[in-house]
Amino acid sequence: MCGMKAAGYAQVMSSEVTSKKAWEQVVDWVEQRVLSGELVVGSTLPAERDLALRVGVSRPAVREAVRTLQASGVLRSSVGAGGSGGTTVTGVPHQALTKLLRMHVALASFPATDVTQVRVVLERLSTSLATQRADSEQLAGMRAQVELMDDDGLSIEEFNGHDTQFHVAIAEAAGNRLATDLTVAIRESMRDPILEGLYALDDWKRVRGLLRTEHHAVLSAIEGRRADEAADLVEEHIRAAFARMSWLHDR
Amino acid sequence: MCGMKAAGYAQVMSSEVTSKKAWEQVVDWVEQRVLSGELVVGSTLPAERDLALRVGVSRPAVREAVRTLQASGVLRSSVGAGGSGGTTVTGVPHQALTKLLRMHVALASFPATDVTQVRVVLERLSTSLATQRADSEQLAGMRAQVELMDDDGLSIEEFNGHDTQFHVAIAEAAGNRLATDLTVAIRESMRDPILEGLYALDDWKRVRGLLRTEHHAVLSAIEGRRADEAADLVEEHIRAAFARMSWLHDR
DNA sequence: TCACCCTATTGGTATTACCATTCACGATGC
DNA sequence: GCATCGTGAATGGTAATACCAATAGGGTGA
Repeated sequence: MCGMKAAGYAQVMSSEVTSKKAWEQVVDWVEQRVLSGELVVGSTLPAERDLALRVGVSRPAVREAVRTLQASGVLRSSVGAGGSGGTTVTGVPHQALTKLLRMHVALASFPATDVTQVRVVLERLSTSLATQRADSEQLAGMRAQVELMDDDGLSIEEFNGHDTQFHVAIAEAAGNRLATDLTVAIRESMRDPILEGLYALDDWKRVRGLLRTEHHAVLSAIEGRRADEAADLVEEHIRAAFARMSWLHDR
Repeated sequence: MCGMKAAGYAQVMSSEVTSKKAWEQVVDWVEQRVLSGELVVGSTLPAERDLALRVGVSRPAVREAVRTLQASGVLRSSVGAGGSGGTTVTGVPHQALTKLLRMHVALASFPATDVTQVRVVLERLSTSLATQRADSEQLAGMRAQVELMDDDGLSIEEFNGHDTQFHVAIAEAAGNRLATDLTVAIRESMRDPILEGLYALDDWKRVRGLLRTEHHAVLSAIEGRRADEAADLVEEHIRAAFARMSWLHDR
């Protein structure tokens, strides 16, 4: 396709009111086609060299644009010829969301108290939905994590890992993709601060016992299909866990 | 500075187990320093040419990494010498979050029903907090938007714009930065679908009346400092507005 | 017919050379 | 001495080119 040969780029666009940078033009090109439905998940973009010609920019500009959209979980690049290779449209916001939140929690763009507050309402929602929708397999997955946490031989990291997986299992059982991705992202973004907080505790074993009790209580309410109780217990659990790490509050 | 002349990069890292791409190494370099606190909001990164030398990659690789972090709202580039120019660490997730959500709503990575469900719990939180915290100036801002919506001469876009600004004003008065940014992002991500839905209505004037009534009711509850009632009204409002656009449900 | 290689395609990377913008510092004039 | 203006250096923005690496698919030989 395309018999034209493209005479070359216009390096200096004098008197061009288009203050848009070259790579932004490419981002717009893609975004426009995604928003209009012309590009859907699974679509393959033109090769970088072709796209550069079409938009009228250089290949580095195209690549910078691809990075931008890749960082949002919209594109995915892989080398090689044929159907496999090329830059394709994905729809995987999970990773992007997690990285974004983690950085902004570290930069304190999102204070820990604000994040926790949002986490409470999200997990209330997830827990309530999961209580209504979870099938036996999903319930078994939750129970497995809770029971793994009863092992006294676990390190703090391992314990916290199962803790996270329990909450993620609830979110996934809820069947709300945005709530699930946000819950995972928030949890992951707070992982390092939480671990620091746990290590700083002088009575880890007592806290560990409290966490176990709370998790068992939440699980029981879910298994008993008591949605409101489960949501209340989750909220209480999250708030209590946050309160135990007092030094986190002013972050 | 720079007495050295840079002998050149190692273009082929044969037998290098580092499967990481060059630009990813740069992203890691920055992320590591952000997470460790070495880089904070306001910090200036080394110049692209210098950073390329430090990490041992080419300048295009550095630029691709900068785009990645820029897309997450972590970096900001501006040309020029001295203190002004250069690539600096920001902490502005708002834009990034909005763009991410908008794309993934368009790609149906996040179904409209899921997004609406999350929006309900976030705005319940925002409304409750705003009811407790809003000062008179913020209340006046909300009222201004509601009263602007009473003008019969507004186009659908204008009406919807004030609608959005009312909800944003509530979120900002709540004082939770994550909730605010998420609310704005969700609202913006649904803007085009909502407008399409409003245009498709055959009884716009009736719906407009309903929306006005609901907004006034929410505002009254906030001004009266009745937090629970305000939250309930907001939830009812959002659910009703979503239900009115039936064709949106299977998106 | 099947296995193998070879070539075209595609992203990944480096290098070089400019342009455009901005600030800091020094020269210049008062 | 002080203010003003200009110039150069630093920095991101962009293009052009050349090559590497990986992959698929077709062509070729056994």
